[in-house]
Amino acid sequence: MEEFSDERLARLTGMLKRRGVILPAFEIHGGAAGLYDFGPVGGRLRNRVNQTWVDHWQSLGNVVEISCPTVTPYSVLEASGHVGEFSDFLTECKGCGAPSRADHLVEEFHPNAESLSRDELTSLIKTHNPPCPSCSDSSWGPVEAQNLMFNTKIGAGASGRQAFLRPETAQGMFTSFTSIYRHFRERLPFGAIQTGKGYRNEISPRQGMIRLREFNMAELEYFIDPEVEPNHDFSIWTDNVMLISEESGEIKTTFGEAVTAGIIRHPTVGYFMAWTMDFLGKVGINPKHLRFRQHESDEMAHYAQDCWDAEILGSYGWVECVGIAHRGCYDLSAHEEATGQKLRAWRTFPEPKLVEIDGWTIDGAKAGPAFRSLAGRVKEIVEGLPADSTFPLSLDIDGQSVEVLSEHVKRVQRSENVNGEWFVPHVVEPAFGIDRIIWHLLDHCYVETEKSGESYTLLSLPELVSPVDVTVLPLFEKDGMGDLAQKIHRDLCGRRNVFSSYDASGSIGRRYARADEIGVPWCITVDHESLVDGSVTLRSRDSGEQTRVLISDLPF
RNA sequence: GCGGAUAUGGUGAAGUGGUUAUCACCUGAGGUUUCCAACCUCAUGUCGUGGGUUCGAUUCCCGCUAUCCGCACCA
Repeated sequence: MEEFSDERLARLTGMLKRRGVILPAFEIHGGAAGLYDFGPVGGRLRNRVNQTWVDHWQSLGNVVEISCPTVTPYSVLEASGHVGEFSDFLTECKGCGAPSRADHLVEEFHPNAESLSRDELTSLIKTHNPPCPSCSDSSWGPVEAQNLMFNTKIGAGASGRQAFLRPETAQGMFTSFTSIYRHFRERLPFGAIQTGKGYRNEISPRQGMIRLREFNMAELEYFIDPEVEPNHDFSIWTDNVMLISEESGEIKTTFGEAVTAGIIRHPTVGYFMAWTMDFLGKVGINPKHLRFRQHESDEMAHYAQDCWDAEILGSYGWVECVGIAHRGCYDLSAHEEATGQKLRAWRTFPEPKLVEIDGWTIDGAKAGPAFRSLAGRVKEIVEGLPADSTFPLSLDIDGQSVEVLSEHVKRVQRSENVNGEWFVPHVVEPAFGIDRIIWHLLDHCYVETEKSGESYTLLSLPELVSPVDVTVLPLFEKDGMGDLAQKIHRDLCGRRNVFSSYDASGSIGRRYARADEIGVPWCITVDHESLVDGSVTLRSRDSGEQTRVLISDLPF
């Protein structure tokens, strides 16, 4: 098992930089915190992890991939709650000019200062006059929202609309709901996935790839009918996993048992946790360094019903890399409310319901002229009245007294067949921090060992994600061996989803070592014999074993 | 954002108020070599950035930027 240490971390980051896997971005200009490049090796690694993720979730069979803009209008993120949630309220000390977080200043005067609005904070500060932590003065400027989202504008000049770079990919899936719903022939459950960049203007990015200002995310929004009991087969996951639950603490159990016992509160959440574990294993995360931690009730967003983080142990300790949340109907409802658009699914009843309608409505021809602008409100109220109401009836609408006479209303009595109903689907959302996962799979696959007394390092990456599939090496670049090797290399590069590299410099052992260091699973060596019989040596990274195969039989 | 530490080739390190800044590994070229970082010759490439002190600054001082560690923050 890996022994994580600061020294090993330093050697690993050094190697990743030297070999062009991940490196600080814009370094020749002095760099920028929280921004990283995937280099000539890392670019492909990232792409493959992404592709593996897409394939993995698409294999559920009812999931489609979409791609939405990163530039997002203000109103979208206002509706989603990000404008509020991603803000810190700051206020400046008039004495020394130091900014302080308004909610921190009034912490002792309010049990949950963080949740207060700007106005509430302003008045609390006014009432209590907390001293400035830097200069002890008690005179404060206006409370202002400092947003952790990147501001931008759509359009130039005064006509530009305010917008943000998206802090997550999820909102695009919600705003596209009707299109996805139609694509799936209006039948739940289904999901939409999206991979792409997200942006958060973090106050202080730390720990390399762990907290970035621009990062790769991958999210699934899975829409379900809350009244349909999901039927997931947990029998394929028989291994115990480490769960840290809110009530039971640290336990080892299977996903199926945890769902049955109610530790995982929703079967689909449990199913996606298991699905997530499979994905992480596929791309090279060591399952021994994986655990799932349930959010405490007070840590969870108010609308969430259950939320589990997949945490991975690496050189920076346990880091949350995936969040799997049951978000209820929060997101779709929020966009519905903000836009007035219907973001619902239709649920057909098993049998049509006969509904007796017995009540009142207004007679528009009479009530309209009588109540004028209040007619709408009157209608609303009258339609809510019980069948045995009598008229005339006095109503109080916003302080105005209104007399509803019997001529203003009509009795409504009929029976209707109702075949189903519209409802807001619930959402289960697995959200992945791809960069954090890439970091950890590198951390887990980085092996420091010894080879004939010398220290030796390799990346034992799964073939699925290794940035280079195969390196072609002429034993010597002469007598036509170089030409043949080049030909094989070009041929392999031309194959679907195969990437080969050619390396002819240095001794053969050095070239094997170079390939191992970046995790190339296979090397092909062209020697004199190859020129005669068309066979080459195929060497495995992990076993070091060599087999002789015909060029025509290469397994790529 | 606060406090502390740091910044020298691609990587890791050494060093200095003064001529051409040192070493190892890496990288490239040539030679040698019939399968696991071998060897020989040669070569490329560095004092984060801006200011100040000074005859002269990579070295001393200050600002900035970045990195690391605490605190704070955190889907």
